[in-house]
Amino acid sequence: MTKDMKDIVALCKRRGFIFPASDIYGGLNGFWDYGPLGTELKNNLRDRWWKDMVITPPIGPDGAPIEIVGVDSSIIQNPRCWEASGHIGGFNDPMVDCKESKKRYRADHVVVYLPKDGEGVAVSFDKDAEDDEIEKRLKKLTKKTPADFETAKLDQVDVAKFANIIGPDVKEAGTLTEPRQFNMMFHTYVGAAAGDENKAYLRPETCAGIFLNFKNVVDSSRVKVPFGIAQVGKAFRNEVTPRNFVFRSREFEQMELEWFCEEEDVPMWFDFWVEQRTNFWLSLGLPKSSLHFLDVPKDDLAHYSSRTIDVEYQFPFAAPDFDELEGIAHRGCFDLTQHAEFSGQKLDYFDQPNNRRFVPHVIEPSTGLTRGVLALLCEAYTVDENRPSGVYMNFHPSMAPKKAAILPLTAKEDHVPTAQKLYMDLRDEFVVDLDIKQNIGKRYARQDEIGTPYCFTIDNDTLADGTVTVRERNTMSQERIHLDKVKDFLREKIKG
RNA sequence: GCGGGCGUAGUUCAAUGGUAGAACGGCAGCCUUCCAAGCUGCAUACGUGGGUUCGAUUCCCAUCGCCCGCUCCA
Repeated sequence: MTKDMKDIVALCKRRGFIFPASDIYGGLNGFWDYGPLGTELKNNLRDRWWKDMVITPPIGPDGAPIEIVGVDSSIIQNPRCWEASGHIGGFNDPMVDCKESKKRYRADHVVVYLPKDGEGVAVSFDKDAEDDEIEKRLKKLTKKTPADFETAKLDQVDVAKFANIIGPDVKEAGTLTEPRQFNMMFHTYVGAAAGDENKAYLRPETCAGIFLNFKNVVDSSRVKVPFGIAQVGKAFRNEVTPRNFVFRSREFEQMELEWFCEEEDVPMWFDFWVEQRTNFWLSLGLPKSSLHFLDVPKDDLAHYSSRTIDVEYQFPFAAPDFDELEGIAHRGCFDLTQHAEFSGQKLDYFDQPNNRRFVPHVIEPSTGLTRGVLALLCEAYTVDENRPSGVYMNFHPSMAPKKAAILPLTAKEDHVPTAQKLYMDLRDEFVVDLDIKQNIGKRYARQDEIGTPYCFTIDNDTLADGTVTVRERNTMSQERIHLDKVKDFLREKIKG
């Protein structure tokens, strides 16, 4: 039985994991709200990441625990920051639409052949067009040869000439629209007066806030290279096409680590982090067979990166392909160098024992928290026609929004007070549900659908001998354990 | 942003130019000693705004949203 996104989205809404943002107003494209269970799930994933990074970071290759500290930086920073990072200069790609072919092109990806003598039409091509293909098409459309033309990228061509240009996929001139700017960054204005002088941006990624605080952290927290700075937070991108539920949304959450090390140690740490991050996802229940590692081809690398490995997950909407869950990028010393230049501040690191200064290189494991939540949801969704609910959420117990439900077998007699007592006892340590209403099968089914791994049922035997039934979600099997053992049982099962 | 499809209870669906039904779910109650049983009752929908019409959920337009393809994805 294949997993269908429609069913997963419906369950998420039905049970309170994820709702469309502004639902009562008809929603807003690219924005989602997390409901009671979705928030628990997201917090679980976030807390686990934070614990693994900052509280109990991994043991390094030399056998000693590595050092990572956390920050929580502002979403809005000085706009100069985005000039330094390349987001303002590099990501304002002008786009051109063709009214005839209905295609859209990046203006700098279209090459225009302009007649040298200024007579006749100009012809445009995709930048990857083959030479013989160009020659053939030029001959057909203009009866001239490539030598009769000079070339320019479309973004360099005066808009006034567009009427005379034949688009890459059509036969007549004048179908290209004027270039439109596509800025992926949301902007806003700081202060009461809205004007260009106080224009600011919502961060398109959280990592900049880490680099901006590099000096502050080094000066204030006694860290020594190699070390890491971690951050979890919201980021915003004005995606052209938000798609696939929360996979590509315009407001999302990232969990990013910037690992600062010496250049010569980069290969070692790169491998280290790929392994660490892989183990992270495996330990949360994503099977190896659903993960894929993509060594990003050089042409596709971001402007700052010399190597990136994407950890991809087989989301249902991508299957049989995979889509990016996490990127582990070698960012070199690009960011610190850029920010040092734009800010005029020294952002190098002084290695006191060796008496030398250098700009650390950076390995960045960067993952989407909200994408991680989606992966957990998709992985957990399990169709099972042999159970009343027809479906259950097979969350790893450590990720499950509710760790257990306490169910008095009947709403009468003495089952309820005993259940209430157990509930009060457990809720100090675990997120648990107490459900008294309706028959037991209905309640088991309800817990299955929200992925609660264990149900503790109180019956007459509980009153007699102090044991409860533990009902296990995946197998629906039951065993009896003593009330005194319930906490230890849960602790043991939930351990990550 | 373009092209195509779609929009009816929480979910999944049905019907209709004369203002809508079901199933499941939810809630309340009865019943129940372990998997949505049974019984009773209750609540909840034509995405939004215009237009045509005596009358629109139905036809038209716009808008918002969802799905597919293109484009984009730091």
